[in-house]
Amino acid sequence: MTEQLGKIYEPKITEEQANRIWLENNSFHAEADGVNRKPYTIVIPPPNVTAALHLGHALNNTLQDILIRYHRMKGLNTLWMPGTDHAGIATQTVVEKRILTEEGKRRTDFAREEFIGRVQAWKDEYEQKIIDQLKAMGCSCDWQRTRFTMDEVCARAVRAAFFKLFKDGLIYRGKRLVNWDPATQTVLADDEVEHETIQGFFWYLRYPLNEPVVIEGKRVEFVTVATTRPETMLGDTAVAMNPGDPRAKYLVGKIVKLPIVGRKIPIIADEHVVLPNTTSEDEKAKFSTGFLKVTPAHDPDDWAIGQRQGLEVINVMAPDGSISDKFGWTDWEKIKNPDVENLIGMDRFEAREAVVEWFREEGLLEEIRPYSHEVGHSYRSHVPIEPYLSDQWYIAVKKPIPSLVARRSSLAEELIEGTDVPVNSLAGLALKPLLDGRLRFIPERYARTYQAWLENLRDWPISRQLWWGHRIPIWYCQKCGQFNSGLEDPMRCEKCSSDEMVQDTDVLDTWFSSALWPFSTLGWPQVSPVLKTFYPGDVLCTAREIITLWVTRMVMMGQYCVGDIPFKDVYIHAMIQDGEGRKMSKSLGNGIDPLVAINSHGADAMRFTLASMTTDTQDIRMPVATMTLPDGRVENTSPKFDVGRNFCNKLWNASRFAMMNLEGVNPDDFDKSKMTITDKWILSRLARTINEVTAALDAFKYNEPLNALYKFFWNDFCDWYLEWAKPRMQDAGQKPVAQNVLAFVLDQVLRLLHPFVPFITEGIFQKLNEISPVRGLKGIADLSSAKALVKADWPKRLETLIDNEAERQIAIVQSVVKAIRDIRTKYNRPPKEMLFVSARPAREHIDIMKQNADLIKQLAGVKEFEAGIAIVKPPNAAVAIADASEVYVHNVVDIEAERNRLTKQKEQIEGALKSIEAKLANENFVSRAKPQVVEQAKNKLAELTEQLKVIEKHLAELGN
RNA sequence: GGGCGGUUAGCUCAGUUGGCUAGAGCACCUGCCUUACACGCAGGGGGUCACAGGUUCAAGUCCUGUACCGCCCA
Repeated sequence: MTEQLGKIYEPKITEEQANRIWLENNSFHAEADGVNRKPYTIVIPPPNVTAALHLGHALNNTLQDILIRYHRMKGLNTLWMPGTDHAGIATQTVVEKRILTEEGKRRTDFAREEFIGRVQAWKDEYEQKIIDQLKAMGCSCDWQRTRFTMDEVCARAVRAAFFKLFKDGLIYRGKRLVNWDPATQTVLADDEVEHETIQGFFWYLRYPLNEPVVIEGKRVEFVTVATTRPETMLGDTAVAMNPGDPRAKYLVGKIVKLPIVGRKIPIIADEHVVLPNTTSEDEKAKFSTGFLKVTPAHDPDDWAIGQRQGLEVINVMAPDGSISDKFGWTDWEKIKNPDVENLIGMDRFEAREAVVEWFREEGLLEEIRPYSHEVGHSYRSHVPIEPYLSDQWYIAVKKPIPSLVARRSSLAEELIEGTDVPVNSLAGLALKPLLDGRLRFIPERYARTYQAWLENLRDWPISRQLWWGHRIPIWYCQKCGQFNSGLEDPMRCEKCSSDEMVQDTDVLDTWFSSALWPFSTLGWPQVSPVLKTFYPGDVLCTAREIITLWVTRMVMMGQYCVGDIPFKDVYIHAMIQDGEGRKMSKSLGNGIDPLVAINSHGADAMRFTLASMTTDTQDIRMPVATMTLPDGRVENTSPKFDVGRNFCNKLWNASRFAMMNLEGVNPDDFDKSKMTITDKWILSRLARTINEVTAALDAFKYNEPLNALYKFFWNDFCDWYLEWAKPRMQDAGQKPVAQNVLAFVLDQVLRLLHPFVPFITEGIFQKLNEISPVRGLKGIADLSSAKALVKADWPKRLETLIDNEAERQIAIVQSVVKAIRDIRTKYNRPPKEMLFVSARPAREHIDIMKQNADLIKQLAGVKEFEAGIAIVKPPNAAVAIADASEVYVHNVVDIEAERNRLTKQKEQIEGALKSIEAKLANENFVSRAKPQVVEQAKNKLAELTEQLKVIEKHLAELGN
């Protein structure tokens, strides 16, 4: 006797068991085997080593694992490339914070190498945590190939890609206004800036004119500017007004004496200035005075005006956002005075208050008006971004690439239609595959996000003033000023041969190395069989906020470096929110730790729930509740996971029961001619389910296949087939057929479910292999065996087993059983009481009823069942209409209850009749609707009319 | 400001090209520990499909507008 499955489903044991089997057999490892097996590749969106994984990661990786396991079972050479991302600014920030709170030290208290060592230690800790989490979730990654964006292999790719860009002249240094994060003191790319609505103010400041001006008889002594950032006035180098302003002809060209500073600045004309209009819908016009203070060093719009008008650029701030004379305050020596010296060293917000206070005291503060506006914040430190003038490295994204021009000279100057994007620029390389249909988004709507971003792209600033990251491979020659780069560290300047070279101290933007991920992980620039086999990959699975940050850049660099797109399909999944529709976050305390969910419900349950909630909407709401874990901790989890847990429990127990009955099963004993209608029916349903699940997975659906499987397994297999099979197992003549069908269906269900719930299915499969090692239905369906489910073949189509007649008959049987059960409950007959039932079926159902009387008796608790056209309702019987049949349950009647039941049913039928009659009475419906729709309505009308007649007859018999 | 998504039962969500009396799970009510499963079984109640127009024989589904919630981009 083989030992049966454990009595209770224990996720932990099952998970450990399955993981052991997979890891011992190295089941997830993929090699470039050189045979013609089709490859299938997914690279993991490398989680940041900043923190452990959250539920969003659990969703992301569950969906990827479903795709991977499905394709592996389909026999493709399947690689899921795992790894983590160094996440420069984010990781550096958390480590700095930890060191500050634990040791009271700052980054600058360490030597660079020493500090990096500390971050490295953090990385080691979290990388391990993350990988353990992924393993706990059941992710079938090729762990042997695990990469990190800063490891040697990836670093080589970074170096190669950078040098290629450098040689192509796509990397340049520029002085620009950048998005500056004063807290972390680094520049940020546009898309690393988050816009938040802030309740702020417009301060109206008076700037005295050097000499009063008379405008239409009125003496004007000052102009009033409105600003949301008064502290920047220290760097004002002009006041601008719209040339169309009627006052312009009196004021343009006049000089203003800048308060506090005393700088003499001109009034200039610029189209950019919004004319004041108090009744306008436009917020800017409503708040405008017509005069704009111009601070080229501290505002992007002002920078543009300054460029146009040749204004001086005066920077009044230090990198930490404090007021300082040390970073480009060019006229400091000339203007310094006690008032302005007083402000030096103040933080920008402190300075704001001081400046406003100064204006108030001097009587130059005209007004303060509340104003709500969008302010950019750092996506890491969350402090307001400061537009800041600095030298940075950029990648030219819209510049035609010389090496490509040479290759395809005809395309040299071509722009992508309707854009200013050259076909052979980096942006063009990313945009073209989408327009050509080679790159596809699922759901489709996200393609627009991708397209719009690339069409409006500005050059990519790639330098970051951080210590944690890939150091920029550029060496500055101190002798001649030449910038040198190379695959190896250059020893001498290529221009003057001097050896006095200093490497740039900045590091590259994290997204630079992430952009290379699909091929850096495969060893590029080395062109190995592995790279050739698994690149280009197939699918990228990620969240929508990543489209612009990462997807675009991967396509760009994949095209540029390797010459092909890194994946064909981009699947964008939903964002998980809490029950109130809020983002899950640490600060709200509404997050769910996947390990807690795994602990409380099991990994399979978590995966099942996440997948079953995945439709193509953009949000998933996951109600959060606290729960006491077995070890006593109180943690956040979600009652939603009960859905998955209940399913797993059902799967476990049904399998256990099935296997209790499989002892001694022999495939040679299967005789297809001895199959009952229930066998044919369940195989037909199975065949349809296989088709449905396979088609849905091919279309990147997750909740549809699970739904189909849930219905098939629970509502067909457990509720009906297993129940009908119970007595057959006691019958030596029937047992072999029932056993073989049972083993076959269970096997197929396990295979279909495996991508979704891998642990439990593997556990059951192992046991099934012991009890029933060879499965298959001789003569109608072969089945290849497999040592482990992870590499078992995906179920083949079973078209020949689709049996419409069996399905139709079983549906009729089920409706009779339900009718009897309904009466049993309505009349409070105990479940154990055996009933006597007779039926008068519609003529065409007579044979079905007679042949399947046993099926009805078994599942409705009926002792005797008789069907015939001549049968009449016995006295004291309750009647039910099942399809076109009348079913009589004997000796139960309570006249009052029966009348209520029948009256209610009558009302229901009348309601339905009314709507159909109205339809058919409408001439337009009959003449214009599709014929089969009209036909259907007519049939329904006949059926309902007949049912109504029957009900009325029985009601009449009950008397009034 | 531009773009996108959502609004269907108390809750979380399905609902394919318009076509049966709009479905599921959870929760709720009734009865059952029927030796696979109480994380279960059987039965049941519960919805003006956000609102207002329109197209159509027919609208949860298509079109227009409004409101609210949320996300992305500037």
